[in-house]
Amino acid sequence: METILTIFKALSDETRLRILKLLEDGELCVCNIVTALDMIQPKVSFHLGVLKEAGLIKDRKHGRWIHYRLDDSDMFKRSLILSVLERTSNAAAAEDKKRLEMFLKSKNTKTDCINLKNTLRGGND
Amino acid sequence: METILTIFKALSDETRLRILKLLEDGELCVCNIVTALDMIQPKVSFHLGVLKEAGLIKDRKHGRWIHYRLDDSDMFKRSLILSVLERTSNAAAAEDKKRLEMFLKSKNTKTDCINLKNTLRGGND
DNA sequence: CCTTTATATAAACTATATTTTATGCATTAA
DNA sequence: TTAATGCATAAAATATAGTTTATATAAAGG
Repeated sequence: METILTIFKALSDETRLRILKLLEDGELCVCNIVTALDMIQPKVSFHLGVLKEAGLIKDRKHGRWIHYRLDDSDMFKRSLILSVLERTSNAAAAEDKKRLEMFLKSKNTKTDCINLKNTLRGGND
Repeated sequence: METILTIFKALSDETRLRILKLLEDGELCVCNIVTALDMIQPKVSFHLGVLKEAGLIKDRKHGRWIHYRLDDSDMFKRSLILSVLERTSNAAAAEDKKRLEMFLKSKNTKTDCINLKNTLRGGND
């Protein structure tokens, strides 16, 4: 339900703001968001669910992947999302994006979205 | 702290949206807000504290009363508050304002801000 | 002074939200 | 068709937020 309360609730969590910021440059599959945030997958899925329920993101199924992207289909949501992108710490966001890039680079020939996080390092989340 | 997260958290509660809506027409003292919302005073004070902490309202002490009013001193907060006033149910807000008016009318000669709620009716909050 | 009033705040309690762990269901590759 | 991958979701555990009850403080009136 996209009431104003639901929307504000969706925006009142740091992880979810990080996700919105991550999606700034285009859509991402869940496993890439997981890598960027360095969090376990069910946690990320939970937050994606909250954002989707509030109408702030949309998903698109493609093969076994699900890609999420921003949904700023009305003026109110558009301006909220813009505020988030503007007013959110760039330092933290840069780390998320860097982590994702490093990961994408490390995937040599394989195109699968294998999340190496847990084997590469003892993720704290 | 007026981070964007603090602001969204402050906005993600129905009682607090009702308070903002109540303050639409000007400042009110705590006891009047208590009457309008038909809630107990510490509860209202708690929510006023959250809104104040987020920089969405300001207070002004006058005698033994403390008056609260909207604080839309920057563009971001201004547009958020406007959205709340616009997109919030008018029906519920009308009841709050009516309750306050009835109370103000019932105060004949006395100018004190005595909250008769609990003696007049068994408030459910 | 002593009382009453208006408000805040602390402590205990309750409710809601988030996180983790475990599992299930599609989809694709082998 | 079996195994592996990507994701969702349920259940249990934890953390955070909201509510109530009790009390403190400051201001104003007697």
